[in-house]
Amino acid sequence: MSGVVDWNLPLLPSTMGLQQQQQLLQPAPAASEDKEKGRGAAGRNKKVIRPRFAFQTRSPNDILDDGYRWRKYGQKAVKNSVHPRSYYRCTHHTCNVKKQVQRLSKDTSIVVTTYEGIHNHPCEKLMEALSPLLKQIQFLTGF
DNA sequence: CGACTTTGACCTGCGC
DNA sequence: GCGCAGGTCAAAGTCG
Repeated sequence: MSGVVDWNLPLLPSTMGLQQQQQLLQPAPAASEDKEKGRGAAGRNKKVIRPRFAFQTRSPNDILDDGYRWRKYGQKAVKNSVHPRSYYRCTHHTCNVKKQVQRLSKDTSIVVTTYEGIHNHPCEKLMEALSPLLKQIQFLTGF
């Protein structure tokens, strides 16, 4: 693998510079019913309304490093696609954001990333990148 | 040693 | 009521 990421890393999903290669989708009709499938229906029958938004990203690698840390918790082969779908979860304890990554069967260079939920914590990488700047700003403004 | 990935099993919802 | 498809969990293994 040539580890060349051909997309200029947008650090935040909300601030993602959606270029021509990326399209914002709305697969779910934003209805109130958020079906907690799997064991969720048995154990946590909470109707948590989570906003969902999907990105279509053209990238050679499945894992999109959006600045957050994701932990893979499952992978399943779906019927519509010959490629398996991967399930990720935010590693933050207080953040139960999920995302699923699936590669299009038509264009294997297109990766559909579906986010579910909103991060309630700052992005680690972003903070890491901004900390020197913040220090500088504090120094300047503290004058 | 800790964090993460992998993989199979298990559970639920839905259609027939 | 049964079977299929999708989603999640948990143990084991791997890597830094």
